[in-house]
Amino acid sequence: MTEVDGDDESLAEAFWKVARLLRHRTREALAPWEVSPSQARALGVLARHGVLRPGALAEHLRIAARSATEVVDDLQRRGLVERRPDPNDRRATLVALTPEGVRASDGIRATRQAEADRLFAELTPGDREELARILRTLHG
Amino acid sequence: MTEVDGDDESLAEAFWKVARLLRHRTREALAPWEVSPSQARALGVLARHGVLRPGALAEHLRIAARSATEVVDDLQRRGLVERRPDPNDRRATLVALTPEGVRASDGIRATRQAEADRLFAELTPGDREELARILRTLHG
DNA sequence: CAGAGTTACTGAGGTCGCCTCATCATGAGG
DNA sequence: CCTCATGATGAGGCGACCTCAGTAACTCTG
Repeated sequence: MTEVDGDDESLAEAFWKVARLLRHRTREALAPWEVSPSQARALGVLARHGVLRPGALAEHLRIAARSATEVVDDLQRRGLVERRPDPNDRRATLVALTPEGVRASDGIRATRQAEADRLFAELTPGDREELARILRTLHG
Repeated sequence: MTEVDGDDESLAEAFWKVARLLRHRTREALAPWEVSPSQARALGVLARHGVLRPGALAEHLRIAARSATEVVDDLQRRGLVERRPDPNDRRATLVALTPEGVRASDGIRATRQAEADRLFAELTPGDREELARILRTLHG
């Protein structure tokens, strides 16, 4: 059953095409901040959850704790994040956004949103509604 | 403590959730073949386009030519691909799927398709229709 | 038909983001 | 106390990608 690719595109193919489109546009729009995707994700987590230990950050990002240390190192070097001792546990460190980190994270979030809006603006309001409903069905 | 990311549900977020779900399921289902994602992509390109030079493979994969050499090395080591001299150009090499490579590539394709079908089977036929139409609109 | 320039692949070596394992300081419980 | 668990991090590794050089072979031009 070697189906020649082309005209009858599967749902999955259509889905991935849109995903790629959105991903690329977003990545381009994020360029001005000069943060890597993984750094951007970390900033997002910190913005949503406030001050965190590296270990907790790692859980949110679903990476190993050791790798979170690295991400924090990078963000700290860029001045977007600061480390401070945990007053309740002297083994631990707390990671917090700096004011500049907050600015970056806000900007990134807004850009990402704008880019998505721009893409989905091609749909009619009704279709957006439909799409949202269907996607919600899919991820329970 | 496991994370409860029940954030506000923009279209983009819902979209990415579904994408992640599908990606993870597919990755798991692909485990039996023990090929990395990049190898799987290369197998797919070779299956679709037949015999290719490393350079052409690189273009399809949108990676540097040098990196295609590496992917081909790996696939060759696993016996999924073979190199043969290009009869028309002695600088060049042709990369072709071995019979086992064809089997792997067919299997991967089928698995991927099945996994997508399984996910989208949660929708009613009408919703699948709608989703397909909307996605097509988006990637024009 | 002899260069000269171009092209195809690949060796060498680098980066990035992630990993595991070992180490060290601290904390908590018997 | 002493032991065990836990938090962060040093050391080192891996995969997938990159660039830069180098070699062989093709092509064009005079």
